[in-house]
Amino acid sequence: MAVTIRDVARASGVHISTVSRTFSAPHLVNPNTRSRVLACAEQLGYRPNRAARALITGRTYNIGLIVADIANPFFPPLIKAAESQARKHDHHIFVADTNEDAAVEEEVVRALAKQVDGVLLVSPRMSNTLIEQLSREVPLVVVNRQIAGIPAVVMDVARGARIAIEHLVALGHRRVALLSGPRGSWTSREIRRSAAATAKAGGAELTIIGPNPPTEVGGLTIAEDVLRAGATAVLAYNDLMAIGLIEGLLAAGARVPADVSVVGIDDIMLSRLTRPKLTTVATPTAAAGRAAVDMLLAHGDDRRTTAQIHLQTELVIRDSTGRGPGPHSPADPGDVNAPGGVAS
Amino acid sequence: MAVTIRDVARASGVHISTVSRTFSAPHLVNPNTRSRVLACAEQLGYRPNRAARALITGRTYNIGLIVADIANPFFPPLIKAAESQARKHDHHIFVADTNEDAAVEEEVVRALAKQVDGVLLVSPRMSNTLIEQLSREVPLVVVNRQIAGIPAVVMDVARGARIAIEHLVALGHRRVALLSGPRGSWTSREIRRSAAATAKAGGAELTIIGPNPPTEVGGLTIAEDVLRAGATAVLAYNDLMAIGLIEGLLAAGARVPADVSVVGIDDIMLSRLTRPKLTTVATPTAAAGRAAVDMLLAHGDDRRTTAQIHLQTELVIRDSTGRGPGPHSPADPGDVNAPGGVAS
DNA sequence: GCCATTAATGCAAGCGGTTGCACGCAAGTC
DNA sequence: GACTTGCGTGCAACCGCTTGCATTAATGGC
Repeated sequence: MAVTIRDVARASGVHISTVSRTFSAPHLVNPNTRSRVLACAEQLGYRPNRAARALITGRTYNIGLIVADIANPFFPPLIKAAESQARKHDHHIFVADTNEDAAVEEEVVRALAKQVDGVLLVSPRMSNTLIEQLSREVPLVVVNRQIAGIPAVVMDVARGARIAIEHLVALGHRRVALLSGPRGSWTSREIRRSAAATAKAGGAELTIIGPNPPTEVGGLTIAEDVLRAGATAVLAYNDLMAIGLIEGLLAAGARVPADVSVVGIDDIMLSRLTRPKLTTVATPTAAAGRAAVDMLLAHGDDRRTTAQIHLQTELVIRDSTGRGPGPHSPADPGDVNAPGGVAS
Repeated sequence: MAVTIRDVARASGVHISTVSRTFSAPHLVNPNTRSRVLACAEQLGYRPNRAARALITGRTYNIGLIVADIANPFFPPLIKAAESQARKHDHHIFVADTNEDAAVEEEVVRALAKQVDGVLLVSPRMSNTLIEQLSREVPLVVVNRQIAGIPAVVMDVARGARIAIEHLVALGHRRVALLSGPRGSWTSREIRRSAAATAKAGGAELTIIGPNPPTEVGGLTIAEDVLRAGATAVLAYNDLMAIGLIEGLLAAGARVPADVSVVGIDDIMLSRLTRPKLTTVATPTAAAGRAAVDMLLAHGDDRRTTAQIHLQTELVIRDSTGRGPGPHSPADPGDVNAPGGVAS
C-alpha cells in the first residue's frame, strides 16, 4: 500500500536511516546520495508519515483550534488566518466547535492534547482555573482572555467599549443599555466593566441586560426589554446580537437610529451589509489568529513564554447611531449619519 | 512526561497487551481485570496515543475537510455539522482553506493524506481527473461535484436554478443575467446549464456574465455590466455575490426589485438580514456536512462505495424579486413582494 | 608513514501502541 | 483420570520513523 521509508531506501540502495536524514537533517548526508534519495522519493511519491515521526520526536506539527461556534461570523476570519499562518510553518489545524459549552471545551482540549503541539483557545467559556490546569497538560494560547502565566492574545475590547460609550454619550444619549454576552466570556466581563465606568464618568445611566446567547436570535428576542428599559442607545456584546436587536427594534416599530442607536462589536463583514449599516467596534481577528499561531510555535523554543499580545480596536461609525435626546458634545462631528464614517 | 500504556500496566500488575485490550477489545479481558485496569488508567489520567495506534491499525480517526474559503458564510454551517457528526464517531476534523486555488487544494490533500482516514472535498476547484487520481491515494468524498466512481454528496442546484429562473420568468422577466461563479466550480456549470435550458424553454434571453470571484466584491463590481446588459433580473452563483450585486445596483441608482430582481443561491444567514431580504435557493449545507462524514466513515467498511447522495434545494422567496416588464404567468401568486414568502 | 580527525553511512533500540500465537488452567465430556 | 475446550493472559514482532553510537574510509598534520 503506502510507500514507506524502506521502499525509498531499497530503491536508492542506502539504509533507511540515510533516507530519514535526507529529510530531517540534510546536511548530514552527502550531496550525491541526497539527490539520489530525493529523486527516488519523488519518483515513488514518498511522503514521510507524520504520525510515526511524532511518536519519536514528540512534535506532531498539528495545532488544535477551539472556538465556541464556527457559524458565528466572528470566527471564520480568525480561523482562516490561523490556518494560513500555520500552513506557512508546515502545521495543520484541527478545528473544533464547542457549541458555547464549557464542558465540551474541556473534553475537546483533552481529546486533542496528545495529537497536537498546542491548542489555541479562542474566546473560551471555561473557568480560569480549568484553563490553568489544562495548560499543564498541553501548551495553550488563549485568545480573548487574560490569565496570569498563560500566553495570550487579547483584543482591547475595554478600550473599544469605552470609545463606543463615549461616542453614544457625545451624541447625547443618557440612558444606555448593554447587551451582555454569554456566561463565562471574559470579553463580556471586560466590556461590562469598561462600559459601566465610562457611562458613569459621562453621566449616563447604564442598564445591563443579559447574559444572552451571542447570536442574532439573542439580540432579536431582547428588543422588547430594551424598549421597556427606555434606553435610547445600546451597546451589544457582538455584531450578531446588534443586528438581531435592530431587526427586533424595527419589528417593534422603533426606528434605528432615530429612536434607538445601536453599536456592535467585532465588525464582521455582515455589519457593512445590513441596513442601517452597523456602527461597531472593529476587532483585528485575522491578526489575532496569526499572532496566536506565532506565539504557540515560538512557545516551543523557549518554554514557558507567558507573553501577552494586545491588539488594538477601533470604532467604525456607520449608520446605526445618531443623536440622542440629551445635549450632545460640542466636540462631536456634525452629522454622524452621513454615509461614510471612519471606514464604512 | 505523558502517561503511557506501560505505566498503566505496571500500576495494575498486568501486561501491556492486557491494558491495550481493555481499551480496544474489552470483551477479551476478564471483567475484574478490566475494571482494575480502567481504575488505574483513570487515576493516572491515561489517554491512548492515537498516533501510535494509527501506526498499527492504519486508522487515524481524523478526517480532512477542505474548503475554498472558510470566510465564505456558505461553508461554516457545513463545517460545523461535519465536525459535530465526526465527533459523534470519535473523529477529529482537520480544516484547510485553499483560497479558491486548485493548486493549493491538491497540495493540501496530499499533505493530509497520510494522517487522515479520508478527505472531504467541499466544492472543489480541481479537475475531475486530478480528483480521480487523488482518490486512489486517499479515500475521498466530494461535496458539490459529480464524478463517476467517486462517492459524493451533491445538492441539486440544477433544480434550484430551474425554479429560480421559472420564478423570474413567471414574474414577467424576459432578459435575465446569470452571474457565474469561479472557474473550476462544478456547481457553477450545473447552474449555467440548467438556467440556460430553463430560460430557453420559458422564452427568456439569458446573458452569462463571468466567471467571477464568488464574493460580495465579485457581485459589487459587476453591477454596471448587469445594467448595461439591460437585464431586469439576475440569478447569481451565490448569495454573497447577489448581495454585493444589490449593493452595486443601489449605488448605481437602480431599485431592487422595482428595476432589477435578484436571486441568490445558498440561503446563507446573511440573506435574511440584508435589505431587501434576498430571494434565494436554499441549499442544505448542514445536511451535506453530516452526510459527507457518514459516507466517509461508512466507506471504510465496504470498500469502494461509490454511492452519491442527492440533497434537495428549495426556492425561498423574499423581497429581492418582483414583477418584470413582460406578461407574468397567470399561475403566479398575487403579490410576491409581500413580506414572508416560502420561509422568510 | 602513522595517528588523529572528520565526514558519511550503517546498526539497532526504541516511540506507544496492536495483534497473532502460545501457554496455563479450570471446567466439561466420556 | 485422560482429553478436549475455551477463556484470560503473556510474549514478541511490528507499524514507520528518528537518533545515539559504531564503523568505515578519506583527509590532514607532523
